[in-house]
Amino acid sequence: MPELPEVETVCRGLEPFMAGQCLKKVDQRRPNLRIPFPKNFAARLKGKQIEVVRRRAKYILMDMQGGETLIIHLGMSGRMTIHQAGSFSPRGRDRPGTAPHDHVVFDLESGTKVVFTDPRRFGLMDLVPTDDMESHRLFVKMGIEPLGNQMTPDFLKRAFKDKRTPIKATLLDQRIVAGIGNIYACEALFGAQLSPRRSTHTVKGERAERLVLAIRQVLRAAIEAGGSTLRDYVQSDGELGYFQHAFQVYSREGEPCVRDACKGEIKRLVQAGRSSFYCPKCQR
DNA sequence: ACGAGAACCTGTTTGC
DNA sequence: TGCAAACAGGTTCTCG
Repeated sequence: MPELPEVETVCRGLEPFMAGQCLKKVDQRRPNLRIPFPKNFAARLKGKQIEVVRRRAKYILMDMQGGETLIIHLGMSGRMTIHQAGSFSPRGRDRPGTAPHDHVVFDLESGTKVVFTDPRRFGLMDLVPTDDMESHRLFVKMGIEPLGNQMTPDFLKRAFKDKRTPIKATLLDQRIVAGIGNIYACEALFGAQLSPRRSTHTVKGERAERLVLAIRQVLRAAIEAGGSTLRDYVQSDGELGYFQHAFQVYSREGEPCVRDACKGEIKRLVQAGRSSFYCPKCQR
């Protein structure tokens, strides 16, 4: 279930445990996730120091000593868990990383283990030269960071100009703005008071301004919620990046609109195969 | 060239 | 209670 805010909080949770650490051992427990692991994946990581933990869109990136970057995507159901030496961990307590769907175990010099778990296996890992990152097929067509400087009403106006598809589908198009998923697309459109059905090219001027503000606000609030709900971004069971966040429309079909003056009822519709939740009364 | 829909996979929730 | 269908926060491919 990770979108940009969840991936960001996973990165922030991983950073203190992993940055600066050497990988004593990497245990790759199956040949593939959504795609095959790269050749000699575990061997190429073994003994290397993790220099930087960072994020691009919904990808976790770890720059390794020696000039390679580890790319991790969590897909729909991917999770990372921290298992500190000697502390109780509910999942696979005898041997962390042996529970069902634990696919990769990163064994750190400190004795801490970081486990990647992904039942649906829509996640992926790859290892590429850091210098070639931007030309990697995963990143070459990727859009801008929604929390970055390029995210402006003018950028959206240009990107949206000839698009006749619903704005909801456009927000999910990672080639324009990268990192927004189904939940935060719904939430941002609610914040901007725009209908998910609105034709993309009509989002300009004041509407584009509202959308930029709403996207930034919604993502920032979610990241902050992760930081404040979780101590150091880590739950007591070692799980990273997941926190219950109060959504305004997502998953609230049939409930009243949270805007005091509105009194509308939240509806659900399916667009491009995904559920959209919105208030038909105040989102136009 | 573009967009809708299916496909990838497993687990959980919903509805009869 | 039981079982099947629907659904899940992502990405990518195919087809029209």
